Order: sequence, then C-alpha cells, then structure tokens
Amino acid sequence: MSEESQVLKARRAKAEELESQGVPLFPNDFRPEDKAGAIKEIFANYSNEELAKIPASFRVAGRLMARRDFGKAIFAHIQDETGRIQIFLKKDELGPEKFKLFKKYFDLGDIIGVEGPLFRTKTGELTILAKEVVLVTKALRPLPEKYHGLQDVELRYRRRYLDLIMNERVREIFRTRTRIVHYFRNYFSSQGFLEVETPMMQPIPGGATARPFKTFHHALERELYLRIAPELYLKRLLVGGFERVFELNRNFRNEGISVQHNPEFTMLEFYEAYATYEDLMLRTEEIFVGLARELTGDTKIVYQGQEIDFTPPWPRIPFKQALLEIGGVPEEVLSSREKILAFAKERDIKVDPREQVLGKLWAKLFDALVEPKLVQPTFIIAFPVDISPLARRNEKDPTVADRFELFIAGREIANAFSELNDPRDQRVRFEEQLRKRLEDDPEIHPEIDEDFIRALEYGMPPAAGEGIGIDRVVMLFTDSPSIREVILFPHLRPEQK
RNA sequence: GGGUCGGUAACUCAGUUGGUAGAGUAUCGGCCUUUUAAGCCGAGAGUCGCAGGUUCGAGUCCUGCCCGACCCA
Repeated sequence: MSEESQVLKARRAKAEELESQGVPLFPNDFRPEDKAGAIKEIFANYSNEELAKIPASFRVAGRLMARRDFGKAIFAHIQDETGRIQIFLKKDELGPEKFKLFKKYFDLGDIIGVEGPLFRTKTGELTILAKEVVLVTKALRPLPEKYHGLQDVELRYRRRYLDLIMNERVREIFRTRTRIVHYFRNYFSSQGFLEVETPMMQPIPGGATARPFKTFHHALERELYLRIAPELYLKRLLVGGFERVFELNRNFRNEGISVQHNPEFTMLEFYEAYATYEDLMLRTEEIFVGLARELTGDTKIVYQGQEIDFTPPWPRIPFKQALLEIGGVPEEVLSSREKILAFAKERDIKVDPREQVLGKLWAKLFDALVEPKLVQPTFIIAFPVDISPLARRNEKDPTVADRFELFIAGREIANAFSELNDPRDQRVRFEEQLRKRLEDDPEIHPEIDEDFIRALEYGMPPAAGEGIGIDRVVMLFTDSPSIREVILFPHLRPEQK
C-alpha cells in the first residue's frame, strides 16, 4: 500500500492547483453561526411556504460527506458536530465561478462553509440553498466508503478520528461517556465530597494487587511506579481531616489486554468517614438508579441482549454462600488447599499450585463459577480477610472482611469496604501478605508503605471507601461488548514501518 | 503465553480444483438544474500483511514471523 497512491496524488495535485489560483486551502475566517442539528430541530415542522417567508440566511460549516452532481445543480450533505444537513448548489443561484469551484475542486472530506436560506425539496428534506460556498479546510486524504463506512476494527482504533467522522454511533458512545463522568462528579460534589488529585507516580505502588508499570525519575535517581490505585493516598486525606473525598482518574496496570482490560483505565474512588460498607451499598444503589434514570429515564437497561434492572434492593450474598449455592462447589472442597486444587483441575480452572493463600484459591473458583452468573446487580459480601488486606474485619467473624463487590452482567463493577483503621492490624496484614507472597510475584510489591501505617497511627476516622470501574460502567450503559469501544484511543501494538 | 478466525485497490468486499488479480464506492474524463448508496458512458488504480519453501506456475498449498478480532490463561 503505497502512501502515494493514485487517489492521494490526485488530491494533492488538485489542492496545489487550487492554491495556485489564489484559493487558500486552510483559511480561518469563516464563522459559522448555525448548527445543522439546531436548524433541523427548529424548522422540523415548517412547510416550504413558511420557510420561504423567513428572510434569514443560515451559515453552517461542516465536512462534505456526500454529493450528488446533476451537472448544473448539486446536492450535498455536510456534517458538523450536531449532525448532517443537506445543501443544494444551483448554478443560477450561486453564480458560475463559485459553482465551478465547488463542482471541480471540492471533494468529499473537505470542510466547507455554506450560507443561504432554507427550503424543502420535493422529497421534503430541509435544505440550505447555497448563495455562498467556501473552502474552509482541504482534505488531502479521501474518506472511507460512504455506505459501509469504516468497518475494519483495527483501523477504527488506530484512526479514531476517522471512526468518529464516519460512525455516529461512536460519537454517541463518547458523548455518553462524558455524561456518565459528569454524572459521577456532580453526584459526589453535591453530596459534599471533595474532588482531589493524588500521585499518579508513586514510590511504592499500593492499594491493589496488580503488576505496576515502572519508570525512573532521573533527578530523584529512583524508581517510580504508575499507580495501580489511589487508595492509600486518599486514606491519608481522611487522616488529614477531609471527611469525604473522591478521585476520578486513571489507574495503570501492567497486565493482559482483553475485552474488559486496558492497561490504563478510569477508576472512581471515594471515601466517606463515619460510614460503613453497608452505607455504601445503599449509596451504590442510589448512584446506579440515578445514572440509569439520567441516561434512559428508566431503571432498566439492555446490555448485549439481556435486560438489567437496577431497581433496589439488590441481593446481598456472602462470598462463601455464593460459591456453594451459585458456583455449586461442595462445602468440603473449600476446607483445604489440596481439595480446591484437585477440584479446580477437574473443572479446568487454572490455579497456581504453589498458591498458599486460601482466599485466593476461593477467588479463582468464584471468578470461574460464580461471576459469570451474576447478571442482575448483586452485592457479594463477606470476603475472606486474607484477600482483603485493607478492609476492616467483621466484628462477629474475624475471618471475613466487611467488604462487598458489585457484579453486573457477569462482571465486577465496584469494590468497597469498611476501611481498616487499626494501624497494628494493618501492619500484620501487610506482613502476612509479604510472608505468603510467592517469590517474584509481580502483583505484590515487596516493600511495605511505612508512611501509610504511620498516617494510620495518627488516627484515621472510621470510614468506608469504594472504587467503581468507570469504563465498565460506560460499557454497560452504551451496550458495548469491549472496553476498547469506550476508550477513545485504546492501546494497540505500534503500526509496522 | 495457547487456540480459532482474519489481513487482496484509498474504503467495503469477492477470488472456484494451484493456471493472465475482480466488483462496488472513491478517483479521473464526459452527459445530466429536486437527488438520497442519484443515474448513464468511458478510463486509470494492486509489494494479494512480511519472509522463505513446494511447484512448470502460488492470492490460493507448506513453514516462520508481524498486525488485529474472539475465546482461554
């Protein structure tokens, strides 16, 4: 595929010819005053006779997306941010020079400016009758095919700008994404939460179990890690006296890429002093019902063909009970490492046979046998404490944590717990984690964040905190099967050459 | 990392048993003053992902690699 294909050569030659005639290819003096979408909305019900009485002229700028040439008259569609509108260029109305300029030199993909009155065509389409037409930005590359558009998934991600030009649905997904992000910000601000920003580059990566990206700060002469979670910093802020904080920003995890995982993804974390994980379950229900209403006017959505109903209350199922009743795991299997390993092998569930942490083995079974079945919003509660190192122990059963995860459509959407604020227990948990760490496990950093424990020693108010995976929420509410569909520029391997 | 599928013109896609690489859109030239993937006539356009191999002959068969999608880990 030579870059200088015949089509590209033709485009460049035409552009140069235009320029040599004194027509600027990239001027910046056209000021559109109207939007395609607004015009179509306002005049939706105007008849041709009514439109004829409007003395106004309309100025619209947009990308030339389609043209139908009749010799001495041309129909075309231009597209701006709000949509498409038809324009009609008539030799008589426009004058022979401008008409020829358009006919001979304006191409699909060019951004043009049009001015003229509105009318309705024989087929009833609201149309701008061009009295003026100017080139605003010359396109030196052709657009994809007008009917099928841009289909190739790889090209859609690599050249998202083209995807956005060609596919209205894609523009809609990203508008919805922004609405969702705004919704969360508004919700938390209106509830008295302070939005904060904590380090993206951390000397000790903490707050989650995941392999971090490593980088190097030359002036400091030390390694830094892109954060896998902001948790430990946000809790320092609770110590500092901010009682309600949230952060909505990127996390980075140096792990596999899948339909549910991108190396950088957007996480909301919020912390609320004097609250428990039970308070957060109510809050979470409120958040999702509010979001569903905001976006759809209803408490139900359809995701990949299945209806999901956010009407609370949502079931709360203890982790172990879910394994037994939903996962169908016999109770005696859960009691020992060996039995779980054998059971997992039978079911073709991959587990590391060296794994010493029982909770991690349980979690493997859970991921394989329970998670996919949790389609309607469901809180799984009472997680094993050995996989919840930052969560408060349950007062009645110290082997489980006061924690929940929210599952929707077979996926983990949120994770929350009453925060552990006893610095003595926190140290024991960190040490236990390191003691059972498999050698070279990249997911557990071999260093304890001593300053975090020191902060707890100054006293952190009792609190509950939650993380919500924003990309996954956007997937749900835009009915997107892959996380790449809701990230503008998902990570791909570099193009060849 | 493993498995399956895919990569052919700028885009969307065909390509039979291994026998001169095609269509539509787009582009270029011509006709056409109410079209909606406008229409009609004509033309040009290819590193068949890359590199090897088998063969008289490879888009097609074989091997390796690159890129992507999906599934599994």
